[in-house]
Amino acid sequence: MYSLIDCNNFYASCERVFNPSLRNVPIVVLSNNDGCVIARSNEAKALGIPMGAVAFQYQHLFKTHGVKVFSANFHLYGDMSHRVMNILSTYSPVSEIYSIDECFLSLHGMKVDYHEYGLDMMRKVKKWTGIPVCVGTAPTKALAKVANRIAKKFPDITHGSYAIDSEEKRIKALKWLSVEDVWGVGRQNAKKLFAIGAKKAYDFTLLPESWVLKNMTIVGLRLQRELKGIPSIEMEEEEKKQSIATTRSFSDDVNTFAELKERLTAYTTAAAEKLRAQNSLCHTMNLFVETNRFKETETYYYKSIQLKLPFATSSTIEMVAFAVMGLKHIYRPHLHYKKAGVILSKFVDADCYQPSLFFNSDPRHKELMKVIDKINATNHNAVRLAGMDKNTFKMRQEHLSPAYTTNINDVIEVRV
DNA sequence: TCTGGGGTCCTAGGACCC
DNA sequence: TCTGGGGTCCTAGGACCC
Repeated sequence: MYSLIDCNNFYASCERVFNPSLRNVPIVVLSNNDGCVIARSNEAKALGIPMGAVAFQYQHLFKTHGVKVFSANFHLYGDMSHRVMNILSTYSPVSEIYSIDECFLSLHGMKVDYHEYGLDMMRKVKKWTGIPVCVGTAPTKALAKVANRIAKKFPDITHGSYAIDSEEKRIKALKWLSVEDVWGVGRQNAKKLFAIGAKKAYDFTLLPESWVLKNMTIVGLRLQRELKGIPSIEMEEEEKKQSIATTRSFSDDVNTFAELKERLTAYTTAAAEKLRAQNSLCHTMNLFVETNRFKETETYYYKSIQLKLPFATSSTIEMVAFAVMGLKHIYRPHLHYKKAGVILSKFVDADCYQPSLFFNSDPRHKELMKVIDKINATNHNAVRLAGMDKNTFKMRQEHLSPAYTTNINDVIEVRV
């Protein structure tokens, strides 16, 4: 059996933990630059605020209903996530952190009352962190997702923990769940399924495997088997990322090469830090710049470039130099840029890496980066390249809550 | 005035090999 | 007029997730 533990309205709940006056009032959390709604409390959902709502279009509703609005505070959410995951990991030797607010546990070989075990997790997480969670338990990961949804949807009956542990419950659950709400069925697949009359998850499980394979690839077939109760999606253990991205929209348009260069320097710096944190080197960098795709009066421009580096590196100095080279290829003057980003891929382990015969990363940078990371760990961006401003991401954050749990020292200026 | 960010996996088709 | 067969590897783009 597998359990899926999912935090309720996670970002909104994080804000609430440290501010009790927010109990029972509608809360929304906004994306970077305060652009759109990315999390809602139950009260906000009840007001009809949809996921992804464009914030400025809902200002009036926010005001009239006293909705408390927050800028995304990812330091806080990341730290709260750690705390929740640490507690959950004590409930099974095999766990998989699926997202910032979700965790799968394998209960393989454990003789427990599934409903009770879930309730115990809920109580402990709530008591120790303040975050409310729901637990779904079933013979496969996809069915555990379904069970979790039922636990969330019917709190009066399930008390937040539900197990699909019999064939009757499995069929009843799948006859209840709409096919587009199945984990792994997105818009495109839903369209195909509707077209042949499969409306419920149960209908999907009855389709011939040949049809599923042909129309939804092997991914769809695995999913179908999972819903039938045949485990086909394994627990993932790999902790290292295969790609690392730092991309941002600008709060104001960026018009010059110099400004774009500064932004890409900041994003590359941030991405390189993440790369070193998992002890990897990267072989490939992708860059892109983009104008405002919503502005109908101006022509839309998007250009990306892939840089295959002559050697694997995690040196901010080298990577920024490559990024600036790349930018020269994709930059077009006289445009109003709205967004840019850096995506790293093709990683190798920094400790067991075969150097190139001719070209290699400057070996001195390794120690230098180590020292810089150490200083910056407590004094964010205290040491940085001269091409980068102090203010890393320059985002609009008009409703930011305090760093309740991760209060870093103030930035100090260090001359190097 | 204002529209997010960061991931994973799979596949078709091209380039290449003998 | 006629032009094999069987592979591997890589990549861009699509679909999906939260």
